[in-house]
Amino acid sequence: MPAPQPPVTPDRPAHQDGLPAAPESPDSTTARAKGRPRSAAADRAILDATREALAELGWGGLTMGHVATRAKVAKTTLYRRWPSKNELVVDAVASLFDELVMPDLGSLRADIEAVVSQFAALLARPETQAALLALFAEGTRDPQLRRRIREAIVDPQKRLVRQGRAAAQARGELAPDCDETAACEEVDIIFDTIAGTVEHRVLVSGEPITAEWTRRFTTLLLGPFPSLVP
Amino acid sequence: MPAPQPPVTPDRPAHQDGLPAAPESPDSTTARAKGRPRSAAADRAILDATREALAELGWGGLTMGHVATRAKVAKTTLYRRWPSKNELVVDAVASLFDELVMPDLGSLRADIEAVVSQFAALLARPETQAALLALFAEGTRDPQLRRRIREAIVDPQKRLVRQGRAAAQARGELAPDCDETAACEEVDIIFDTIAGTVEHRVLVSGEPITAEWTRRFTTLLLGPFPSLVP
DNA sequence: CTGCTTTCGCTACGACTCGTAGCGTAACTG
DNA sequence: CAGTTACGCTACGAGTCGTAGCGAAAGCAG
Repeated sequence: MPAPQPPVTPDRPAHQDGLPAAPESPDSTTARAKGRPRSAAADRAILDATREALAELGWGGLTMGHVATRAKVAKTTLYRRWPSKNELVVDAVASLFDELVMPDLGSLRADIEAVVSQFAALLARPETQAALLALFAEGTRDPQLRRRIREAIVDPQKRLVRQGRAAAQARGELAPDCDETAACEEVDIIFDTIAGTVEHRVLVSGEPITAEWTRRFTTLLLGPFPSLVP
Repeated sequence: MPAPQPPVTPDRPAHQDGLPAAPESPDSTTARAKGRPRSAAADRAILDATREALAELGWGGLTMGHVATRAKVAKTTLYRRWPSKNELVVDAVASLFDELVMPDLGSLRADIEAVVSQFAALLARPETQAALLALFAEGTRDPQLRRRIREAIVDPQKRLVRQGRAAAQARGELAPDCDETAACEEVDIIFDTIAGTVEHRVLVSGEPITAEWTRRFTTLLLGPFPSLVP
């Protein structure tokens, strides 16, 4: 790989933000493009092809040429939208994490177990397995990529922890926050623990997440609150 | 990358085990080689060059050609010893984890905090950062590589958890094991939690491991044993 | 010392990927 | 209609990969 070029885009100022802005909302505030609009169908085809190729070939086998061929798109079209494989995969994988939701099942334990199960199911998918750790690895070298990963993938999950906490506080299971920053740090620590542990179990140890394991792990998480451990 | 070739080695039956067997124990059970012995100095030079290049260029920038040049060794010599970049990096990085030790400071809390600090320091090093997640990522696709990673890197750390548990049981802080398999599963879950959480904090969230964070995290781990939380 | 065996460094090779440039054409706007 | 932009296609130089072939060097048995 050559040096990480500054995000120069020959055709357009590049999307630079989250998902590529598909020109489908004509009355949006975005300046109406003048020439031929970018094909939204091509965007979808590219992202789908990326996910499929990721599941089949893995991160190392994924090639911009492959994606272009599979999406029935010229390689140059690919590079007009995404400057590198990393950014492409972030966008292709980010949407997979949208399926994670906080259920509010009536107890903190049940909520945690449900989220862990959802996350485990997501990590069991081949596309996710092939992409997630490789993206994280690239992120350790490229701060800008890490920022994109945080915004597109990590932070949306942190929201789940906050929702679960809030629900538990509304139920009276948890004491309401006294210090704002302390609450923030607690959210961070809980999040890193859940995400890191499940990822390590599935992707590194390579062992499945069973209901029994989820029960034990949740018990560990609830340790500081013995009243919630039946 | 082409298909993951079976480990064919043209010159010798390949090392196939842990570290390359340096021919330094003449009365070992290994059949005494007849021809010119492999240079042990070359092995050390290659592994050192790999760690240096890893710290400078990262995983993606690491090239077999670079390593060979930096180690003042022909590229063919590299391929005679390690069939691919993955295996090379496993051996180059594995020794870094030897510095992790279980201190036995007199209390379970102190022991845990010490190990977490050591692990955090290890993860702060550029070689480790560049290699660990990338290796894990490749391991999700190549079961054989995953086995090598487990044997060379992951399992030695699991030993720390067992030692810490044993010490705490000897001190009377923890109840002795009743069920063998349950104890094993508990070791697994503790290990995945510590390793996964610290890795996620450092490598994904990209935030440092402070003494305060370590204290909070240890408190979370000790949650099920409130008597140990001062 | 002389053969035998194995590794060494070196060069070269075909296959592949990368990211870019140039071109003519297609699509949409005013 | 003209103007603007995206599109598909082809081609390119640079770089990496893993292997093959060669002569030379290093160790060991006789």
